[in-house]
Amino acid sequence: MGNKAVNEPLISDKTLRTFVGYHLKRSFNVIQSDLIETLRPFDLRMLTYTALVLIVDNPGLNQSRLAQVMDIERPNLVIVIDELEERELITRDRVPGDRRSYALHPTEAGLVLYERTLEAVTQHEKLLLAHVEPDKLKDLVNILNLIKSTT
Amino acid sequence: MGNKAVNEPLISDKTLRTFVGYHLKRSFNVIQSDLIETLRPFDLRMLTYTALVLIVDNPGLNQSRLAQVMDIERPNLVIVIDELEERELITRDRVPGDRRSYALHPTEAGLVLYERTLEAVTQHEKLLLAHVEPDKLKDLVNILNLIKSTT
DNA sequence: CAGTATTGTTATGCTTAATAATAGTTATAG
DNA sequence: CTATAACTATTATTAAGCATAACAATACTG
Repeated sequence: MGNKAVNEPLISDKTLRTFVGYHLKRSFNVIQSDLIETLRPFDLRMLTYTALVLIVDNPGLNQSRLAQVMDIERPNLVIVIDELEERELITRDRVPGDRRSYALHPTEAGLVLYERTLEAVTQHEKLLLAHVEPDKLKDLVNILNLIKSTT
Repeated sequence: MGNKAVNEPLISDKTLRTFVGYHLKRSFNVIQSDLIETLRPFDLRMLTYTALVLIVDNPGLNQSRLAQVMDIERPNLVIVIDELEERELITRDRVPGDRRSYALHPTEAGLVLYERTLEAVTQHEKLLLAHVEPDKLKDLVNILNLIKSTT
């Protein structure tokens, strides 16, 4: 419990701090770590959780579309969907009109897990950001949305 | 160039949008993609670039300390330092007082590359964020720093 | 019908990141 | 002083996340 830092020279990140991306990454890491821990008891990773949420919110969508929304390549989504299907949280249903694609639907178990995790994740993020005024978080999201729309 | 979206159902991410972390990740992805492309001509990855910058800004620091600042595990830093050393951008110098650790210093070539990439990275981020008012970027950084200091 | 596009998939590689184990060195407690 | 603990750098291994190429089955289009 000794103060280890006394004889350790302070390291300066002054150059990196001039980059918005640096601050963005550092802050995201904080939230990501918390999220990973929050999802662990449910045996979900960020990707599988994101996929589950999007399938519950958009039942019947196919893998190409989902990959597009999640901003990942189709091949990478396959294993995510495989995992959700094996755990019987979603189903791959053949669609009558097009025999190439699958319509993704949550199962009852998937819906239940969705509700439980949503509760947990919401609660954890709220707690993690409790020390930041709600107005500032709104501002934050607005500015982040500006950055996203990089036109 | 046709409007592909006309017959594609819109996907809703309304649940995910309730999470600050979601917005954070999406925005960071935009900046990260740009950064990766910016660093490509210099044959640098984000990690090697970050390490180079910190070594230039803090000449003589050792690997343990650097890993600590970069928030990565010591073993993972080794290959980064290996690469920088092989490319003769930095040197691992034995320190008289402690034969266990190396003092990391940039070479002349390392300093030159540092200057060039700093110019490029700064320019690219400025361009990428040109459509966001500087005051908003300041606000953004301030709020991000609040999140980081999660006490 | 012929050629092209789309969907899902397999295989593969790269980057980031974590853990366990080890050798060499330094610090400390008895 | 010596045994033990701690620290530095390293090797090996593993896994997540993400990208590309290639392919089979199916659908679309001229």
